[in-house]
Amino acid sequence: MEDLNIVVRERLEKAAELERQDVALYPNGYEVADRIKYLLANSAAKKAEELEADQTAYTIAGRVLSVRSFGKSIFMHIVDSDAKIQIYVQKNLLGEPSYSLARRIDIGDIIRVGGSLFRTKTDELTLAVKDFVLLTKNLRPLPEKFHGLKDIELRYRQRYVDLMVNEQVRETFRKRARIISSIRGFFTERDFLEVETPMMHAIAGGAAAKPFKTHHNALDMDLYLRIAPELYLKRLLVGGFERVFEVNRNFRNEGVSTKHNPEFTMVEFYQAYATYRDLMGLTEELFAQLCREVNEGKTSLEYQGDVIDFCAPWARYTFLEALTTIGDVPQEAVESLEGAVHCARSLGIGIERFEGHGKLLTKIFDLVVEPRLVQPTFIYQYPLEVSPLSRKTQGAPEFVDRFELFIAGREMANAFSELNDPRDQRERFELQLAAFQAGDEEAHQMDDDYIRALEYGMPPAAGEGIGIDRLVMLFTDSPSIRDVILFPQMRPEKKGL
RNA sequence: GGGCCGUUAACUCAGGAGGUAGAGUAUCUGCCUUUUAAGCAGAGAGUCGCCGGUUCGAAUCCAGCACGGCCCA
Repeated sequence: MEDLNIVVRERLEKAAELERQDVALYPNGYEVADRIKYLLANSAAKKAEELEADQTAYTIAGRVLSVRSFGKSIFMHIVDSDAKIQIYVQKNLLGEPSYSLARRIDIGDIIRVGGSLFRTKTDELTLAVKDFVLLTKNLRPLPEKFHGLKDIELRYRQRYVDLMVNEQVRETFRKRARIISSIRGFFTERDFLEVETPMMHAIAGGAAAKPFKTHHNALDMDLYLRIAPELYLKRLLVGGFERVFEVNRNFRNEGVSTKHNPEFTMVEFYQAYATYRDLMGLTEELFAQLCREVNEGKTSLEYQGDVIDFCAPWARYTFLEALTTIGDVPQEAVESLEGAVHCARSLGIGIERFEGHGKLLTKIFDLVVEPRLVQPTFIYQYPLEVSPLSRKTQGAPEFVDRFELFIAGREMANAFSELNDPRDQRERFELQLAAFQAGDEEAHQMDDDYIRALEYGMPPAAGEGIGIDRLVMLFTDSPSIRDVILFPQMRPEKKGL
């Protein structure tokens, strides 16, 4: 206790003093009938005289954000989940001992107040308090009222404080909730079934990434946190659910950056009897709906200074076209492995022994094309080598029917026509196994049960995954993925609290 | 993994030619019944991230470490 700062010590003393006067510091059971946003909405248009004649009693609760105290009256602003309002506590109106309690209230306390609305001299809608209850005592000072909480480390570590004092942070997470809700609605309306598949996998499949490893004691087996739900969702296509989707977390044991958090949220969906081309159209429709529902109907938005226009149809390039026309990659690089090696070297890209032509081209793509794809752009027909679960392109067996969507220089979605030939799938897994043995740690593992499922027959289908965090970044103009994840991953604090 | 930057009061930040620290907010006391970054008067509050080194003396200079940020791989 001795290392607590003076403000906390004083609050503890004040709390003890209030308890000696029989004031409960953490009572419950006090009903709160009204919410500030509805008070504001219902009375926004009412003039001072109308309010005076009205005198309807309201009861609201919230956290005290500011206090302006006079001898026999006090102004406070309190905030609840959605909005804030000014309250006016007058000694004559409230009476003792409540007024004495109100005088002792600290910024950060949670209170319940009852009273009627009026307008101040400056025309601000204000609640005249006739009933005042302390609901929760605050023992730690809130950040400075004008600058708020700016320290990025503190904002992430103590998100609860960040949310308390930074309204735009609350708005970002409200928007995130609306986006996810809108996505669910979009798929449900189109007859997709929302499902939950395992988060713990015996084989971490469905993507190229390093997994987190854990151990189940009772079963005495190692398990991996999933890197993608793909193989389970496709087992459901085998089972007869023709349209499924899942909104959930994936875990990848890789670097942390402004675009990567070790756990991130994806919506992944599969539609039988569709192709990747159908999903391009569906993706455009999804964004159109998101614009209507969370972007106030506007079909463009500003992201970090770039104006992004979602009007369909979006630009489409094949992977190779994009390399040569957008990335200015020389023709010989797309034509031969030697050319690609030369090109990669000239760009300073490190080359691993197990990497073939297709893999090298994707690394070149990431460097010279991806950052230039600011407007929504579909890139399709990817190299087979980097797509072990996608259907081969008819007439071009080195390529697959797959696209990725790029917006603001970032990969936003990945989709393909699903490979449903179990013989081809087994060969692909064997190729991956060879890559793994050659040193590619991210190569896909053999999944015999998945092959068995395909042998029962999976209908021709297409599937897609969309990164929700990056989507939210876009719609909230957030520069870092940590701004759209409530509790981003951090190293533990060493200092005592 | 590499480079650059940051870490000073609860918060936002100054200071930094080496001589043990400042402001505003917040807090405490007093005055104040329409304020809103309320006001006025006064007060308290910091092992300057940690650990070493140089020095008579380090928040300041140097090395290492921790945490964080940005960029690169």
